[in-house]
Amino acid sequence: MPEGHTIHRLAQDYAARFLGHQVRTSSPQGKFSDSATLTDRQTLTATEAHGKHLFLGFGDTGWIHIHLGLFGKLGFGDAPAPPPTDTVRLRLATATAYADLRGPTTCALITTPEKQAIHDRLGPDPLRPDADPDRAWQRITRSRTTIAALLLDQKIIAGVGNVYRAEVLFRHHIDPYLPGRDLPRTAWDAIWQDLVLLMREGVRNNRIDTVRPEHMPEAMGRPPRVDDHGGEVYVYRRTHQHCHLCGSEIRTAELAARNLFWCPGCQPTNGA
DNA sequence: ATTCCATGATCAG
DNA sequence: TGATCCTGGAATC
Repeated sequence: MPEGHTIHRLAQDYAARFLGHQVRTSSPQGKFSDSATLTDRQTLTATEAHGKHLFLGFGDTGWIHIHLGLFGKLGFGDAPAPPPTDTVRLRLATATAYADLRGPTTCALITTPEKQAIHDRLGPDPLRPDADPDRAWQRITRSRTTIAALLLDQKIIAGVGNVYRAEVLFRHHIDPYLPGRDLPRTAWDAIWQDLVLLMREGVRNNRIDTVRPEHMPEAMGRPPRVDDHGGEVYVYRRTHQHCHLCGSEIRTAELAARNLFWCPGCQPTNGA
């Protein structure tokens, strides 16, 4: 379930088990076999995340570039690794641990310049210390595109996905259909700051929680929310349920081929 | 047994 | 805007 926090967490998880170790790499499913041969028995020298992109460094051999897409999953475990199933695109294994990757959009061996090109086309990532939120602001404030669409554009800001988008707009009571150029600077600053905190917590907990303690259903005298996506949220996939704050029915609409969720009471909109 | 759907992204037209 | 790729679990028949 990959938004940026997941990818940063995976970079940590890979590092914890494999960094500095010689690893066996293989591609049981086959699509990565040639490259897996090149990294086999090499030492993992670095792991890194930028937005939803994950990089595993193998010294001079290059980097394995992984993008999970919508379906990709990683499974970590202790040795002995079970026989791989036929969908495992990449397995890393040592005498003590293994990691299986399946379903990624991207799994490719790339060079350092190729890796740099990926960084160059991504916007600032709230989870990276080198991030410059002003780069995102410069594009947002010039754009007629809705803020909801801009937040999902990885060239503008890297790592935000459909959950963080919906939730951060709710937390700042912003109309998702507001054109970027109409977003006040103060609102952008608050959104960025909030994303830094929310996504850091996401890495720590390995899930997305956005509901403030005082707004939790229990604190409001309501039964706990039951949902399968794992965290406590205000609007994401809560269509037709009542807003934790104002009681309005949460709405949904399709925007740029993704489901958008918002509260018409807390985020009044002119767009739809 | 089959269809649908998802926290993503690219490419053609 | 629509088709397409990747996988697996839930919903539906």
